Amino acid sequence: MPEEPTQALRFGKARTARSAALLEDYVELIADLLAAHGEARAIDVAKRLGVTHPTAIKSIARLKREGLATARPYRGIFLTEAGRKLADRVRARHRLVVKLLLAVGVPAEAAEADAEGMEHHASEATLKAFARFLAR
Amino acid sequence: MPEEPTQALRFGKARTARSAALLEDYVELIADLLAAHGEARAIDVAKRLGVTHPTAIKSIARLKREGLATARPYRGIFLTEAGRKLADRVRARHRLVVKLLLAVGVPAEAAEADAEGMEHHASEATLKAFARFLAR
DNA sequence: AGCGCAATGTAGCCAAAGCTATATTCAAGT
DNA sequence: ACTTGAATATAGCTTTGGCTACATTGCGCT
Repeated sequence: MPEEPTQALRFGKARTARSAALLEDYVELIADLLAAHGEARAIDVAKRLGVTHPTAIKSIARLKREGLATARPYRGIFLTEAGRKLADRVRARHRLVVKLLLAVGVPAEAAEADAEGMEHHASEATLKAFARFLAR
Repeated sequence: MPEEPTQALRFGKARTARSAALLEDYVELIADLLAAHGEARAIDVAKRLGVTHPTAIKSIARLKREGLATARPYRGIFLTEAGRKLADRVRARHRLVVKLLLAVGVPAEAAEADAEGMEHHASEATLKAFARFLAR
């Protein structure tokens, strides 16, 4: 069992990652919708995430507050420069995690599903290791 | 981009896992403390998790509500049978995830830290694949 | 042009998980 | 036996992320 401060730090990191996860999911999804349909509407975001639209709207309000997105009433949702950068990083990370899971023999369905949760906890060091492993 | 209902299911699963993660962390930690010191006190749990003690007490109340732990005022915290079972599963899963990360070349520190978050999202299928990969 | 329905937005509720501040209880040491 | 400091518990506030129910807007069709 690790000593106490180290362990507390780890749990703290995991908590931070969990709270960032939601924003990351939204930003990634909005980027996908923008790429695929040229627009991202709140209701589509809600459907994709499996939540009701008021929930989605509230989370999108948080994105706006944090400078990741912009939206005007009855217009779609757009990403700021920061939002786009985040979306790119998140997408790359997602793909890498899925590939790693597949490479160690996880079935495709499980890999996709589990990556959705795991990706938010993969640190830089871990991602680098994944890339090295895959290149091997 | 996957079609909408599948994706919603995945996100739903990730959400469920996130909310279960906290309980799992508490139960695992309480089991560790019981094993190491013969008792688990709220303040130690709080210290290990890096939260204040009222926060820990509230979460422990949730454990009690869900039938995973018991505690009487000014006595320590104990796990129910269900709590012990959960702790065992969680611990086994944690070790497996760490081992897998190490096996693909993740540095020890990062492996421990990232596993803390990732483990909660590893499905049965994924864990089986990890075990197979390690046995190879 | 206007009507009606779908899309969008708002209000207000709940539970969870964090915090600080305050009260209570226990136990150790004189 | 008392006192006092550390554990423990409680109160009450905040934010987040869900929800349902309701109001508004705008667009497609007749």
